[in-house]
Amino acid sequence: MVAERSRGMAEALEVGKRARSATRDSLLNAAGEVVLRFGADALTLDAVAKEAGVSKGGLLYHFPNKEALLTNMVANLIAEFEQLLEIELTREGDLTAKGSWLRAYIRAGDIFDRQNAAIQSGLLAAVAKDSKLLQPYQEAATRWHQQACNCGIAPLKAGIILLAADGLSWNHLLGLNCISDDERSRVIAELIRMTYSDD
Amino acid sequence: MVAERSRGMAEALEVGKRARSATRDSLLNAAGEVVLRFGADALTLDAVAKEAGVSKGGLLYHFPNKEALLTNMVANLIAEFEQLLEIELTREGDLTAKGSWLRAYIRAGDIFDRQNAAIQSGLLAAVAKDSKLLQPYQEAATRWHQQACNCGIAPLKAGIILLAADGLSWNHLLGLNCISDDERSRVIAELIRMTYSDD
DNA sequence: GACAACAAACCGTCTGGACGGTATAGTTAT
DNA sequence: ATAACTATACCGTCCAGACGGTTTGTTGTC
Repeated sequence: MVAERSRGMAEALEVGKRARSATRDSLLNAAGEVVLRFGADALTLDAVAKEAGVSKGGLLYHFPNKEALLTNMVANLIAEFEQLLEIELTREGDLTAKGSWLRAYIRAGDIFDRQNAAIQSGLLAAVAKDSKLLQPYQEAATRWHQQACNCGIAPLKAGIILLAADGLSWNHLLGLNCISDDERSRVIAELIRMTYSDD
Repeated sequence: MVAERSRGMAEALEVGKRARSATRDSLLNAAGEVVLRFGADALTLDAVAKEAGVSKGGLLYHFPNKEALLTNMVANLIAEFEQLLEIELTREGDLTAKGSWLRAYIRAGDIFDRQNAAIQSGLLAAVAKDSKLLQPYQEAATRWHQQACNCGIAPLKAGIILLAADGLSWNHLLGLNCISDDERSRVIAELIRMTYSDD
């Protein structure tokens, strides 16, 4: 049956369960790179294929349509950030210590901003195309918010620290560079300090 | 002088200085509404014209091309916010009082979030199309940042309060509703409180 | 105050191009 | 033999922008 041939594809459509592949990763990265350099509007299938050095057919082999590409950009973004977060959490050591989760989040966000701009810009692409594509990110953000409120700091204060950290990221992502690198470092240091203080 | 007659036109052509017109305003509003309801990707000239109940030709009479429409959406957004800011500043009364500018900014942002979603979504449209369109907003944001740092509060602290307030707005604009209305109110109250405290 | 001349404020249609997606035939590596 | 592609051609749709009207004031002139 012809239908049987597409079966593998159907399973592969489940977000986040895709088989890892170097080409696949490079396509996701290329898509982010296109958005970063030329704007979300320039994210066409042709542009992504060209940027990745792959034919359009090759791109469509991995992502059957544009929506699948965007969905996976967002999923990839969340996965990459949570991986960074995981690293910073282990670096914290004692996760029961007051504010340790928030400190890890702040540092992970900082690193993410500086090193994964292309991946991050998947958010821009998703917002531009259809806000429904943001849903997985909304859910992730809600999880993070709950974690922040449950890490030993007064929830209200934790919420504000989280908002400020996110504000930094949005500032960076949107290129609203009204904050210098220098000030950025000081803000991050201060946010971390706030996770320790008691007021 | 003939030069004097064309002077008015030259000034009117400057962005944000356009002659007010009911149709023109309704077009800007319709554009924001389209973005808000159907996403930035759905912002086509046809869609805006239809939403505003005007023909495409009529739309193009006021905005000669799509870029002009987007540019003016951003300019309008900044103007509307600064008007709100102005109101809140007069409400503060003593502008030399420590933190008064920031308090006005926080309140203006809150009102803007709740009442001008369509106007605000011009930012989304601009980001989606071409980040260069954000430049006027970047400049405005830089001005606001400087103002925040010069309102009597320690600059670092002021920066963080500003970031948190902006974080709230982005959260709202992107529909990352991980913060309830209730918590939102409490966050704003706390941010305002922070503009008074001394630590 | 009548009338021509003109400009502002639109309307409706058309076209050229871009884009998403499909199709097909061939290639390489395992 | 199959998965993982390349290369190319093609189709239907959508959209920005151009263009040529049309209507409604406004202005100067006799």
